[in-house]
Amino acid sequence: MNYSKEIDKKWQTKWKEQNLYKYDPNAKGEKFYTLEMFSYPSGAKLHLGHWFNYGPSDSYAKFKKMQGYNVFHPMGFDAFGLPAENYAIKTGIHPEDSTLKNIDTMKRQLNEMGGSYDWDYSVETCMPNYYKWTQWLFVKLYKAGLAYKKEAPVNWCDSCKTVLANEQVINGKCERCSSVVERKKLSQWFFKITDYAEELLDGLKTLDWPESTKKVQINWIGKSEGAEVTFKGESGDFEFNVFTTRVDTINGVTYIVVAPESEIVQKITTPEYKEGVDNYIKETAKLNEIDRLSTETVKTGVFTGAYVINPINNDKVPVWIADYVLEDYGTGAVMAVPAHDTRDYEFAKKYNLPIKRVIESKDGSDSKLPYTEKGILVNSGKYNGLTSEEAKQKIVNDLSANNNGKNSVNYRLKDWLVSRQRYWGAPIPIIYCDRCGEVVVPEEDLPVLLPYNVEFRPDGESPLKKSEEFMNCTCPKCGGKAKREADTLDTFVCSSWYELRYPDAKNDKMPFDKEIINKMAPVDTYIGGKEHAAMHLIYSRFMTKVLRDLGYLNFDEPFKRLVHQGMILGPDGNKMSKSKGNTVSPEEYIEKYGSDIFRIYLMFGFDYKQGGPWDEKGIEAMVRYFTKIEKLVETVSSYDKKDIDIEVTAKYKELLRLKNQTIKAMGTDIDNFQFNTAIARSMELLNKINEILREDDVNQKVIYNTVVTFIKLIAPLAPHFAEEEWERLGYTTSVHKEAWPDINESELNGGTKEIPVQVNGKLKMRICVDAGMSNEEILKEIKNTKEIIEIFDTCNVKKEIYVPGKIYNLVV
RNA sequence: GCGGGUAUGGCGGAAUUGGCAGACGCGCCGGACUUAGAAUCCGGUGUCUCGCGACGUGAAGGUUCAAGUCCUUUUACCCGCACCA
Repeated sequence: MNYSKEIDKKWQTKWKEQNLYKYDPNAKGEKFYTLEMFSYPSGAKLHLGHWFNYGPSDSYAKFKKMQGYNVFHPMGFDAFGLPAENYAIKTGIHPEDSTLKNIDTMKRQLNEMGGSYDWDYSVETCMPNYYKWTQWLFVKLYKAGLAYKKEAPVNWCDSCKTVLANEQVINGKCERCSSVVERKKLSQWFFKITDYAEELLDGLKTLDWPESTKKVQINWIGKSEGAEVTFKGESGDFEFNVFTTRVDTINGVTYIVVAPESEIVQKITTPEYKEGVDNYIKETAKLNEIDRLSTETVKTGVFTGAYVINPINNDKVPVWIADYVLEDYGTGAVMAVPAHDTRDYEFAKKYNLPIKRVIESKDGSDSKLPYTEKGILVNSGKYNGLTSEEAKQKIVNDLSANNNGKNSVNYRLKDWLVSRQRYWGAPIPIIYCDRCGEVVVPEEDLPVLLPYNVEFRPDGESPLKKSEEFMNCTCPKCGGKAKREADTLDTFVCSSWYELRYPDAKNDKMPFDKEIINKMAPVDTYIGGKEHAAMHLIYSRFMTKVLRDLGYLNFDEPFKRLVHQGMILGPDGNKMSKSKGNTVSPEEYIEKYGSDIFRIYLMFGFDYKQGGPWDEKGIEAMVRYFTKIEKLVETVSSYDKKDIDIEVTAKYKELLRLKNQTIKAMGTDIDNFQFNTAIARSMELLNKINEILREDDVNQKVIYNTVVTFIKLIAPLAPHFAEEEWERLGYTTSVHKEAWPDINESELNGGTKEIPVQVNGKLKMRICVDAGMSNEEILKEIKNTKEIIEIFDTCNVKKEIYVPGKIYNLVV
């Protein structure tokens, strides 16, 4: 193999000189915005995961360009965040210094990969020219009433000294350091994503996304339709609502449960039960997430002393508090129907509360309690005999007639907590003035700069609080002394709009020009890991919808099509990690083989959407593949291309047919991110060419042209290598400016094809027919075959099946 | 518990709407070249069988002329959510 990393360098230099990857918004061709999730510049170098994400995606972008699109394929860095800060705490190196250095290295390596990025359209979220607009976004949300502050129990990681989003808590533990997460009350900023719950759910229908990812989002949003029912205190001195999806079971309510944290509790608890209730509240507050999990099956609770009246049957039922009811879902209170709910059943058994059956199965069989299916109502007065569905409707009607209830929808989705008690993030643009209170920073004063010299070692306080220079400011309203908000924004805020910044990345007057973004967006193909299914991908959708409603965008969804790449595991089949010692570094391979060998092996050796354990054995196969191509180019470069009118024999018709099939199939394969099969097909074509070359009557013109096409086909997959071979074929312009080869229909239909013939569903023979023949002609040809006539003569043919152009089957 | 995914040779993996199972590659076996090896090239390679042929896509059943693909039941592993009323 001649190809090596030196060839990579040669072309990288030339491409740079030629400005090959300069993006021109006015170039011809339909716009095509293809984007990979930008990366976090944590380590100093690109790891295998980066390569697997970005290499094939870049090939895809190059392919789309060959197809004639004006491809926009930017790259940037999600540069704020915990790891840089943790690294700084450990080493003393300032996050800004390490991050900027990492970005430089990664940019260089992405260029060395042969990536088609125009760095003039790039974002680095930690730079003031970017986070100014992240803050602007906050201001806009604030003014629209979509950002608010609230005291809330949050997930606190005592090791990282920070609040975690629900999504960052894995099984009650911190996603980064795995220490146990505690509950703590802090005043926090929230974005009102719940306002968009219904639209976020609805919009999924329009998206070309993997179904599994849509399901994750549907689950995350967690829409649940039911009813709200009002229960009044027995003496009418208080009332509260419960949410239920099974209002048909309301006659089976034997008690009510309220979340311990709920405000209602204080109002309703009777003096004699106060002590027990207070103790219980204190106990549960102490429980952290882990304890709550471990007590999963053991439910606890106490009686409040209060009774309420069931609005449907006037039963008097006790009110309990128990920690299996969550404060922040529904109304924080539930009607307990132990006969028809597993949790209520367990609880009732434990505390000897009555169990009243009100639903029977439809087939009347003697079903066991708790019976959680729908069925026929019993013990329910006038509702007896109705089905669950009928009863639901009737009961809600009756309730609402008396103002005691109504249909209601609940979502599991919670508002997005965006405050972080951390240094390395965008400061929240809020000022607290003694006189004016909470004041949002005026847009013209943005950005609120993140100071460089700050003590960011964690002690439970926000690091910015310790910077006088940062904290002290004047109130924009009254000019008096004021303090800044010391918290920074969740980095998911930074990444919730970056795709909108790329097309107009240098605009210093606004986050993006409306006209430019509306032309360029949405992203046509978005590529990234499925670990972002719930967070990033929901936040971005939310932000797009908010900006649309504020009049900045005229589209509803940021990412039209979504593709998830798989993950390359360590050779042992486990996730790569330094602690397991199973990491694989791309560098040694690139050093040894060159970047195209590595890139194409990643594409050929793994299913892009699936990934798999790393195995380097196949890499040598790629060397063989390249060597064969080099030899072939060597052979044909001496050919007489002017050699015009040679008869194209059957063998060559076959070759031309295969060539066109390959063009077609590789196109659809690359479009579907099936690089492995695309490359396999190119190998088939290569093998066919070589097979013909072994014989002696070479049609130089046909072979030469086929090789030219072949190099074009592999150009997006092996950019440096193809460029080199293209030059060796005598071309002086870049192969990356070539168009994807057209399909020649007559060549595609030339040559012959085989029709399988089955008897009783078993393959018996294949009949060779002219590929250009009509389906009827083929059938005629088949029936004229000696063997088929023989079968008809000797056997009793019961049935004859002919799938036009595909298969012929006889049942005898 | 709920939701989703995966299962095909010794291995990685292919198989439009049901239509030739195992493409392509690795590995292995044989041959050529070589003093020898490496490299390269050629041929073979699902299982059983000398062969004819039979069997074969996690397991069991079903639909069909025809099933890796559709239906029912089931097993193993992986991922997401998880007291959501």
